[in-house]
Amino acid sequence: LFTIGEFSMITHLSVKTLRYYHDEGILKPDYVDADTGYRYYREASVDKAALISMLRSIDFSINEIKEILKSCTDDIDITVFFEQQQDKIRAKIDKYVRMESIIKEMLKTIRENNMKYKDNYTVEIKDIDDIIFAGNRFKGEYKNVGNSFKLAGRAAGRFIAGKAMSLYYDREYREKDADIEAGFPVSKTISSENINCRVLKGGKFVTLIHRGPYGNLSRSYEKIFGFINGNKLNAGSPSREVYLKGPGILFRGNQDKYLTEIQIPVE
Amino acid sequence: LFTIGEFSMITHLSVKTLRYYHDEGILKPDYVDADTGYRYYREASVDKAALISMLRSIDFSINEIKEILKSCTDDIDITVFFEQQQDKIRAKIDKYVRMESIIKEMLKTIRENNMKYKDNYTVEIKDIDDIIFAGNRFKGEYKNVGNSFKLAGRAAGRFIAGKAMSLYYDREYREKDADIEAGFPVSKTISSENINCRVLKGGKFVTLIHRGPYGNLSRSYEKIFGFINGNKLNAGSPSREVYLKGPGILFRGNQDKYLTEIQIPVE
DNA sequence: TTGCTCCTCACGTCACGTGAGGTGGC
DNA sequence: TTGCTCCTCACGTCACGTGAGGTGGC
Repeated sequence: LFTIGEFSMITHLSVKTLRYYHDEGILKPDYVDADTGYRYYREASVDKAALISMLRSIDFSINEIKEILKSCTDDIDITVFFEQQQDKIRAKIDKYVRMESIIKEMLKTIRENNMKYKDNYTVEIKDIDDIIFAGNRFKGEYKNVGNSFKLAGRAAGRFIAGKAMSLYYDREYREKDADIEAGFPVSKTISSENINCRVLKGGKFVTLIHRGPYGNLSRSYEKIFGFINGNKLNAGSPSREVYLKGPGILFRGNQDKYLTEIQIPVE
Repeated sequence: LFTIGEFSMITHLSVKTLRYYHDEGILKPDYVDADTGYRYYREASVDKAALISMLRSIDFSINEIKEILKSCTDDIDITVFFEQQQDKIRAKIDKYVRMESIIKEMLKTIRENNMKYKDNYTVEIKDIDDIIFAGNRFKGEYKNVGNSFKLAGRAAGRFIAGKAMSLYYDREYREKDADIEAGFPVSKTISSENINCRVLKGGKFVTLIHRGPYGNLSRSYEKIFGFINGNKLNAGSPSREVYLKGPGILFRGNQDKYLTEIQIPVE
């Protein structure tokens, strides 16, 4: 006969676990001293302990093990339990595989949205290519731009091929009744109600990356128009704002880190 | 403002869950009526609820979510948490994949060990092929055969290519000092201490499948020797017992279902 | 006598679900 | 008045692990 400590060493089951299995009735000691309450186990019980360990290792619950011990006398009896368990485990694998791919996708989009712009944020003259653009145009206050992005985003869906941007058709700043179009570059022409999708002509633009909250954009506009006037260029229309980095998909983020590229067409 | 019931509908989180998230401090209502204790939520909280749901769906604990909400302000901040979570989830996938293959292996061996013998268990004359056999030979009582099987099994390992069997070199039944060899057919010749591995010649055998406990084998021996004598055949040596189905790898099984094939060589 | 092993409670875990018992507004 | 929603406890879950406090044999 082995004491519980010895039996624990042999079976690699903790003493606590053995006592628990006793309470649950799935692995009773072969003898219990009436005076001291000490538990003693026979060598023959090692096999049963190994069986229980094995069943636990393939995720059977204690109650399931009770059932198995009650209803199985022959190896072949357990196959039906094994098959059910196999289904459960496959379901878990599927579940975790799906989680993994969700995380992977999220990491990918977050990283794509956070490509670093290490420039020094100075005024530049750039040649910008033609792009296909799907936008929703409205007249109103700038703060209502959110709805237009929502409409355009829903229409463009998986064809979105670049950062959100908006076009400003007014040549001057307007608090109300501003003429704004908000949308996304897309990989192919789409057609949808309220959405105007067409090629936006590229060409020569004066650009500046603005860092910080949108409320401070006017300072960057001052700077860029100062450059245009200083260099005797003619500003065209519409001007663009490309939201290189704004609020994230999970967190609003720090507004001081927002990056917005202002693009003003010139001849 | 939404009541908890309305907010529950919108967010697909149960009322109980919302109360729990309030207790845990990860999603506080935007207003709590001091008199009634009623919770009210603003629409802006829907996003936060969605974020929490998403994090729960990829198996973050409430405490981890607390940490994330505390330390993340920008999407990029969460990537380190996601990477850690990815590792954990991959570990779980590995774990369950391993479980699945254990179950699969067990099912396979159990099924192989339980191939049905639907014969009527009558005496037959068979031609048996040559096999490679690895056995441990000893003199003693039959009940000590277990140790020989253990030695042979350990030596043969993954080369075991058939059911356990034993050879009886005595031409008569002996209680003590019986000359027995116990072992396994193997797929290639192996060499190991105490193990004799060689080709066992096949040929013509009189066979009978015995059903039931080993203690009743003598009845089947009577029957098979009756046949041999009745047909004026000459019994050779050694005779064989093939343990088609004995105790299982998990359960001892019902002895009444044990199947043992007796094979006696004849000219 | 000191350690070691053994014993029996009792409590904690994790993210809620399930009642029980009660209240206030429509 | 009746339903419905809302509230706050309190308890259960699952397989043990972690003490606390105590005993008997070497």
